[in-house]
Amino acid sequence: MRSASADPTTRERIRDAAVLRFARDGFGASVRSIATDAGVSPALVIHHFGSKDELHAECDEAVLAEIRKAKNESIDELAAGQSILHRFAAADEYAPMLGYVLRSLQNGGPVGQTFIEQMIEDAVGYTKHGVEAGLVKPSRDEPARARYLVLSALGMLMLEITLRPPEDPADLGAIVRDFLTTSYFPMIELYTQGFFTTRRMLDEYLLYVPDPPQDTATEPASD
Amino acid sequence: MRSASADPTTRERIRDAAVLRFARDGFGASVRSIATDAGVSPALVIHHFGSKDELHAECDEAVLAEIRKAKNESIDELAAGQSILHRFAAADEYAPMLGYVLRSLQNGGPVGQTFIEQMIEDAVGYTKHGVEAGLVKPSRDEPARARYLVLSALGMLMLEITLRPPEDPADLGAIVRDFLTTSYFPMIELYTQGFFTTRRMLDEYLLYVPDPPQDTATEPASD
DNA sequence: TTCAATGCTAAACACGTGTTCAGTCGGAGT
DNA sequence: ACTCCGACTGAACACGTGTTTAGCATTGAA
Repeated sequence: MRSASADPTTRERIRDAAVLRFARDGFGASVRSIATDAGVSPALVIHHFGSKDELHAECDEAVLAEIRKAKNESIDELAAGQSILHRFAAADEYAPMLGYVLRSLQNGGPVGQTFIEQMIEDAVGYTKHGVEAGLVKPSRDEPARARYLVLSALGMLMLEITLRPPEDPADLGAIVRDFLTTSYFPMIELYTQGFFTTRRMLDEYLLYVPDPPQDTATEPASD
Repeated sequence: MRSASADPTTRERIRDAAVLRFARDGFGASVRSIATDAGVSPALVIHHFGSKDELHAECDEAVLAEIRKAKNESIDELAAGQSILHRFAAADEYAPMLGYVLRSLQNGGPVGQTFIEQMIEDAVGYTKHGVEAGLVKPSRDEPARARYLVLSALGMLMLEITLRPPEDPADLGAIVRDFLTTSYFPMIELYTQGFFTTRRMLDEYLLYVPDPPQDTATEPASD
């Protein structure tokens, strides 16, 4: 996306315009609208990228590269347990990328896939740290828990944005920040005190299904 | 949808075909494909419904009506704390409806909206019962919790299905059942034992934000 | 029998889409 | 000066879309 140089290639300008339009309008956005945004003829878009699908693919790559870069640039914060989502929501410059990722999540595209996989991977690391530091309770199935936490958070965000889409997509950062703050309390409460008063449900499940997949199932003492 | 009579009107046949196609292919499904499914000419679809948008609207109504019916028919089970989701996943006959709802969730349509609102409303009732029965811990903000639980569960399901769409949409029931069972363990574990070992995060939040919106904030004794 | 209405269709229309084609412009290389 | 080549465009093409139109049957009423 926005390349470092102040005078980007026409090709880059087209790609950036495409990322933005895809983020705003979804991947159904027309080549013509992208061309107009880039101040260029539709034919030139095809001339440079061959087809709309290839343009889409290059946008995917560009966004993934940008994500990698953003993660590397903020390793410190991320190590502190903040998810990449907070990082993206923090600065409005990430709004297009964030929108693009959410669209890709919504359409089952590869960007969404790998984004989720990465977040799950990260979450496994965070919880591991948390457990070792004694801040987080161990789980009988850490990967399953990490997956559950990521999918529920991301899915919830997606739902929220789909149901109440931002009028101006530039506000996406603000909306995500809003989401993070309003969902923060019920989440923290649930994470802290749980939901049930009894262990009945869990015990019944453990009785019924002897043990979840033996991944990291080191059978931790039940607190 | 599948009307009670064994010999449905052509109009109903078209509507049912539309619900199915919309569920399978999303609301971008062409009038022609729907017409073919119903064994009818595209012109007849317009003749009966006026336009594709009106057809869409009538499908929405039909699905919402079906949902209401299904809920009324299974009040007993629902009172037991099972969500409507379990009910729909239980019988494959609900697969089209389920698919339609998920599509509507994905596209921010009115069906998705009201479906979610209803589920939240129900969840408030369930948790209230649970709290009174001593099975569920009270929350400082019950509506926020109910909303959180519903949105996270539904969003997660949506993500899952979007990322790994069923080959044969008729299997949707099976897939949802699968989802419910695999996500059951981490959910129950989280709900039972929580996530954090300390109350620090929650206490810090409560210190920072004196009190969440005074809805049902009856300031329950912190267990 | 005649008339009107209804269910229905084949064909076309208007439009938006991705893409192609022929050709113009401008600058670098020889 | 000449050529070549890439960036770039306007116009068109092929196609898929929702919708319209004209007309065909069939049915029930007058």
